[in-house]
Formats: sequence, structure tokens, C-alpha cells
Amino acid sequence: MDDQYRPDQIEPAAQAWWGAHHTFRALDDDTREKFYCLCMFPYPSGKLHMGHVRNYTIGDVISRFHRMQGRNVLQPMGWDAFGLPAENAAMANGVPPAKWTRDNIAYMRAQLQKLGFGLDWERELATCDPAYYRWNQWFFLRMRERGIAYKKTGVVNWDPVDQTVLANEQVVDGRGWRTGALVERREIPMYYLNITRYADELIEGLEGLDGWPERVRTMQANWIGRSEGVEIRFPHADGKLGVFTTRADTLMGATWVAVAAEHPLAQRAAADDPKVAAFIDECGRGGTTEAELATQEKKGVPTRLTVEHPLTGAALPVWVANYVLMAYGEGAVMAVPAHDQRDFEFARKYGLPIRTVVRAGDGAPLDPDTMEEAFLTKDGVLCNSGKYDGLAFPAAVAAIASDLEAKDCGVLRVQYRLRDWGISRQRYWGCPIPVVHCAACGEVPVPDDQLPVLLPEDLVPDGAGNPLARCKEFVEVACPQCGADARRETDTMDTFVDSSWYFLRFASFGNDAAMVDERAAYWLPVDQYIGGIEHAILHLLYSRFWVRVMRDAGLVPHDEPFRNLLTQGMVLNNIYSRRDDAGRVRYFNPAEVTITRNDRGEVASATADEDGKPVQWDGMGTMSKSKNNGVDPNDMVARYGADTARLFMLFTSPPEQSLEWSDAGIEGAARFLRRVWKMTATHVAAGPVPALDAAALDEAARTLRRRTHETIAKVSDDIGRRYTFNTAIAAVMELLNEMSQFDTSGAQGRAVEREALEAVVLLLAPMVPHACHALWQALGHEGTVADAAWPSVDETALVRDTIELVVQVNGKLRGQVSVASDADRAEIERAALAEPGVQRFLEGVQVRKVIVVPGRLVNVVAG
RNA sequence: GCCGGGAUGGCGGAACUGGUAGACGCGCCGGACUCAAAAUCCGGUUCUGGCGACAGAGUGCGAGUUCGAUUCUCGCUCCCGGCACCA
Repeated sequence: MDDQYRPDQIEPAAQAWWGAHHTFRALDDDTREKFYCLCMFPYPSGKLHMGHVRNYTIGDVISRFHRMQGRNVLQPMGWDAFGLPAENAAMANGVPPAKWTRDNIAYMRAQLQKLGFGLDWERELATCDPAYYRWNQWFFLRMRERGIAYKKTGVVNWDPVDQTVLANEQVVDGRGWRTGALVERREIPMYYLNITRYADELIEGLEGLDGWPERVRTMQANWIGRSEGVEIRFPHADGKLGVFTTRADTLMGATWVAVAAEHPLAQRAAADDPKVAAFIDECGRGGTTEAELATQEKKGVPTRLTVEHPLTGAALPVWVANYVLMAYGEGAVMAVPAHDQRDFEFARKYGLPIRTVVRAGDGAPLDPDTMEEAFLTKDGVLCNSGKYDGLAFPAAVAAIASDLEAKDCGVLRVQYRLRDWGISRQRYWGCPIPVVHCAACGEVPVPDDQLPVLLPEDLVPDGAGNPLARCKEFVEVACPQCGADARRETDTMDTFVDSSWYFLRFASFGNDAAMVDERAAYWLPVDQYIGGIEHAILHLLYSRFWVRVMRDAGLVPHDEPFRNLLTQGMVLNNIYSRRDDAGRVRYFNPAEVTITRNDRGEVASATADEDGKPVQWDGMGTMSKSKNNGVDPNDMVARYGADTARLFMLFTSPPEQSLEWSDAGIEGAARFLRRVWKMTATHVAAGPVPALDAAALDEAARTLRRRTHETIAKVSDDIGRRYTFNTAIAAVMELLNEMSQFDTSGAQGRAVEREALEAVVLLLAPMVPHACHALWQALGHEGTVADAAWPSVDETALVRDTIELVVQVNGKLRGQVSVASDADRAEIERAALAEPGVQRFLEGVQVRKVIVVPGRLVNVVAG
């Protein structure tokens, strides 16, 4: 073998070998134990960045590890190919999104192949392929039949200059990013999927997902946000105003009600009250995001309307308030300023009355005039509440709910924070919604035999509305029911639809007669799903929902799509931007910016290389196309090879942790691989190796052999259970350090070295597959190391005669003792107390207690 | 604002179940090899004091529990992810 490590030669050779032997083609063989390992598929933004490299390397390590454990592994790859960036690119360059997207896919596929990932490319899919998205349409129609898909109005960002709907990302500081115009909120009709029907099941399902990170399960549970409470109806002149509350016990303290600006009562109040109308108008400005709504100053206006308190009959004023969300509950709240902090602040601000109705069990009610914050506890008892006085929370809620129910003014109810999933997008580059609008027949579903509704691929968006709506060939269609002239729906689907079931399609690839087939039953659920923590809620929740709907339609047997989940931390990089006078934003890649740092190491100033003018540092953020802060792996791969890039990415931090990008340390990864290579070359050049006789080892050989098997155990656990690839690599590095100290001239020296070397190659194989492929063959093995069996631990090699224990005095390290590994407590204690370093600290003091932690330490408590 | 997570040497990180803080690597310092450089190899490297043996301090900040806390509890600060039309 070459005694130089040459990744530029061995990497293409290994890849060619795997290609020629179809090593990573997954066979649908249901007699074998399967392992479906899936990384979240990428958006084809143009080129890979280090976040992708990290994600796909982790997936590849896990795939190859399970493959070496003998499992039938499926690791597919595809493209989340619809979406906004393609339209933005089209506006910038005039290239149709279809061409831009397919060019990007070709480029990024080549990048993935260069990195040597063991992917089954025969199953590749792109969500913009009609063969894929036709099933979105087909299943949308099934959902529509089952009442899961339905139509209602929803709020969007409206750019009044471009006359177009903007994504949240396209609204910067309340202005459209292209036009700089102040954005307005608009209500338009949209299709929704009834995910709230599954809310309880989606919460309950989390319990069984013990292969998911606890934090993700918590986030999903909080997102769904189940709360039990009472819907209270306040009678008024034309009906009843419904509000939902979890604190019905405080009903007697309600002093007004507040409704959202979009609420029908607000609209009615505005009709003859210009102040209310002006306020509603004001609420209609700015963005639609919850973050924006939650951080704005809480404001409101009174209306001339009142509602009747359902228990006392008192008239309560109706306010319109900007903090009441139409999307949550009934779009109205009862205000109990004494016992809700937001209401309290609102009352102080507008001089509204405060009425205390809960007191601490052993205290007096707070004085409304002097209290400084709301009294929030549920552990008190009611006061100033007439017949309910003295009741504690649960009894008070029950009594009040029951009285309300008797008056038809309230009912116990469960409310979710989760809202139904709006899937309509007023955009071109997405999956067409298969519906036709007919003057006579109304909304008509496209018949199954006319699917897919093909998206024309030659349009070029210009930022002013959806070009699909201006495309006659697409829009003009005969009504499927009556044949009259009709119009196609021009909204397309949210791209989360595409990603909610792609993992099923990989398992049913090539079937053009059905969305999924029996192969999905074999491969699913995904045994290991790997992707960024940014998808902890939406993508993962939508997928869990979608699969349940497919289950209920009889298409798959599974409840949950992903058995184990590994959420990768974000790879961060600096973000630099510049805003022009109109408020438009442009991002600069960190590679094209020159910075100075202050004495704390933070970015103090930054200028663009192209013009030397200042740019703004926006802190650190996820590498992404939109922030233009990605680092392309090409340079690193060209300079060091794919194996070094992979090794470095794995070694630099554990996968769940977010990572501020830096290539410092890449040299260490390269150096390590060169050492492994050189050691193997030297070993092989020294000729044949005798068979290992474990009984004939000298002390040094026995130690190295023990270290070899300790390393096998450690790496198996780190990869298989802990996913800490950094510590797995560190363990192999330690073994290699020991090997380079080891003298092979003893009787069994070469044999023990051979065993250690083979272990190193096998243990590294999932992480640096090309080098190990070559090394494995150099060590005299046939085939590829990717097909070799994972090494097993020889328990007899792990046995030790003596162990080292640390001795502390009062918790401080004072010495070390070596004891027989089967020494009992008394022996250990005696040895510890006899240790000279320990004795020094025991002079003149009394030993009060000796704590022995077996195998670890002794702590002498003295004083 | 709300939900979730994070913070350890000059840097990335390790310490898995409350038990030796700093494994492994980078960088740096010194040495070997070399005409020289690169590469490679050897040694050192948390901070403070000390020639040294050694001692003291130390895991974002402030409290607490414990024989013992990076790890558990409470209160903060800063950073990251998500907040429903970026994907």
C-alpha cells in the first residue's frame, strides 16, 4: 500500500467501488431486521453548507453502524423542492423556479456524493416532481371528503405596493422587504386541515415516544397547549358573547370584557364609532406573527356596547384590545384585573375598576386601590363572590360552571392553543390545490383520473402577485361537473404538506398506482430520524398528524412516523446586513466582509469587501440561504478530503449542541487520519502476523489488549446509544496514542497490534468510510469495510487485577491508592487512611466518617 | 412577550447515575530532525503563589441542599432555536 495518505485517490476509488457493487441499495426484504435511517431532506437552496454536512454525516454514521451490526439499512435522500427561495431567485435572475431548483439539485447531489454518504439514490425524489405531488393532491381530496380539509378565512400579510401576500420572513420591521411599504393584515379565504381534531391523540402519543428528546416532547405538548376551563357566554343585545377561561372561579371579579379587532362585536361597534374604527384600523397594521403581537404595547378602546354579567346581571363594558387574539379561543376574553396580570396592567392604564374575589386562605382580600400586581394563586379561597365565598379553586369552578350551565350561559370545555393548519399559499412554486371554481357548481374537486393538476414550469414570478393567477392555460378550465367555463384554484399548498409524508414515499418508490404500498409497512416507522432542532414543532407535528390521517384512511398501519429522533443543534455563523433608504435589506456573506473585534472578542465593526462601506452585524444565526451566511464545504473537501471534513464535523462537538462555525482544528482531524494511515502502512510492510494467543501475553500486551476492548465497548456505546461521536473519536485517538507507545517486538506484540489496528479501522469505518475502506483491504480483507461486522468486546480482556482509587479528605483530593479489584470495604479504608498524602491532613484531627464509593473514591470526613 | 435549550482553560470540547474538573483535539511555548522550511516526532501548557515538593482558587452571576455539586433546587444575566407564510 501507498505509505502516504491520499484522500484525492482513495475517496473516488471507494465511491466507485460502492457504486459498482450497489452497496447502499436497500432491498425490500422483510425477512431481515430493517433499520430505516433518515435525515431531514434539504431544501435545494443552491449549495450545501456546514449544517447539511453535520446532519448528513451524523445520519451516515448511524446508518453504517447499524449496517455493520447486520441490519437491513435504508438511507434515502430527496429534495424539499417547492418553496419561496426559488421565487426570490427568479425575481433576482429571471430564471424560472423549476430550472433554478433542478440545477441546484444536480449540484447539491454531486456534493453529497463527494462526501461519500451511503445513500440509496435509486429512491431519490423531489417534491416538485408531479409523480410526487400528485399524491399530495390525491390525499388532499380524501381529506376534503372526510372533512379534515375545509375552507375558512385567515389573516395574511399584505403588501399594498406589490399587491401581494408576503411570508412572515418577508416582513422586516413591519415593512415589505422588496418595497419597504408598511404591511397590512388582510383576511382571505384559505384551506385548513383539521389538526385540532387530533390534538388529544397527538399529546397522548408523545408519552410513547421515548426515543425522542424530552425537550422536543415538552415543546410539542406546550404547543398543543391543552387547557381545561369554562366557556362563559355573556348575554348582550343581539346574542351572547363567548369567552374561554381557565379561571372561572374569578368570574365575580370580571369588570369588563375585551374582544379582538377582527371580532364581529368590534366590527359592529366600529360601524357608528369612529374612534373604534380608527383603533381597528391601527390594529390592522404591522405583521401577523405571535411574537410581534405579544411584544407590542397593550392598547384598547372602549365601545358603547355592554354585555350582561351572567350571574349578577351587571352591565360590563366591551373593549376592543390589541392583545386579544382572534385565533385563540373565541377571540374574546373576560377581564379580571385583580387576578390576571395583563388585565391588571390594562386596568391601571385605563382607570378601569378592580374587584378582588380571591384571598389567601389565611389572609384578608387585597385592597384594589393599593395592590401592585395581580393576585394569581389558585390556592386561595373566594371572597366578595356571594354564595361562592369560601370555596377553593376546583369547587368554585364546578359551582360556577354548573350555575352557568343552568342558565345556558356556560359549559365546561377543553381549549387548545393549537390551531388548525392553514395550507393555502398565494404562491406559484408549490403544489396546486386540486379544486375548480365553477359559477354554477361552486367549488368542485378535480376528479382523481385528472390528477395530477400540473404546475406549469415556465413561469417567472416578479413579486407582484401569483403568476399562476395570470396564466390562462392554467386557470381556464372546464368545470369537471357541468363542463361550463370555470377557473382553477391558483393557491398552492404549504410546503410542510410535501414534507409531512415523504418518508413514506421513499419506502414505496416507483409506485405510480398508489400513494404508498405494503413496503411502507415494512420500512416504517423510521428507526432513526435526524434533523435540526428548528423542526422540533411544526414539521414533526404535522408529520405526526398526517400519518394519523393516512392511518385513519387505511393507508398505513402506523400511528407514529419516527421512533427515534436526534435533533441536531444549529450550525451558526455571523450575519451581516445592510438596509437601504427604502428599508430593503441585503445580506452579506461573512467571507465577503472584513471585521474588527473589540477587546471582548465581539464584532466591533464590519465593512463589505466589495465597496469598503459599513455593514451591520446582526449577531449569530443559523446558516441559511436567506441570511447568506452559509459556509460551503467544497474548499475543505478539496483541501483535506471528505473523510477529514466528516471527522472534523463530528469531533468538534456533540450533535445536539449548537455550534458557532469555525474551522480551527481541522488540521488535527487531518493529522489523525495520516497517523492511522501511516501506522497501518508500517504494520503491513512488516510482513505476516502470527495468530493471537490471548493466554501468552506479557504485561504490556495485556494492557494494550485491554485498552483495545475498552475502546470497542466505549465507541459502540457512544455511537449506538449516546450519539456522542466526539467522544467516540477521542477514545480511538487515545487508543492510537497507546499503540504508538507500544513495543511490538514481544512474542505476541504484532498480533496484539494487529487486533488493535483492525479495531481502529472498524470503529472509524462509519465516520471516515473511504479511508477505512482502503485500510481494510490493505489489512488483507476482501470486499468493503462497510459490509464488515462490527467488532465485539472480549470480556476476558477487560479484567483488571488492581484498581486505582482517589482519596479525599473533606472533599479535597489528597492522594491515590492502588488496591486489588476485589478488595473489600475495610481493606480499602485501611489503605486509604495509610496513604502518606492523606495522613498529613489527618494529623491532630479526628476522623468522623469514611465514605467509600466502590471503584471510584474514598472521602475521609475529619475535623 | 411566551415555549424549549445552552454557558466549563487562549479555542472546540470531556467528566454518561451527585464522586479525581479540564479526557481528546486545536493553538501556543520549548526541544529533536533539516542547509532551511514544511511535514513528522518528543516534552510542557486552567489561574495565582513557590526554584521545587506543594498550597490556594476555579465550571456565566448570586444564594441553597450535601461528606462531596459542572451535575440537584431557587433567583438572575447573556446567547441560541421556535412562535403557525423561511424551511
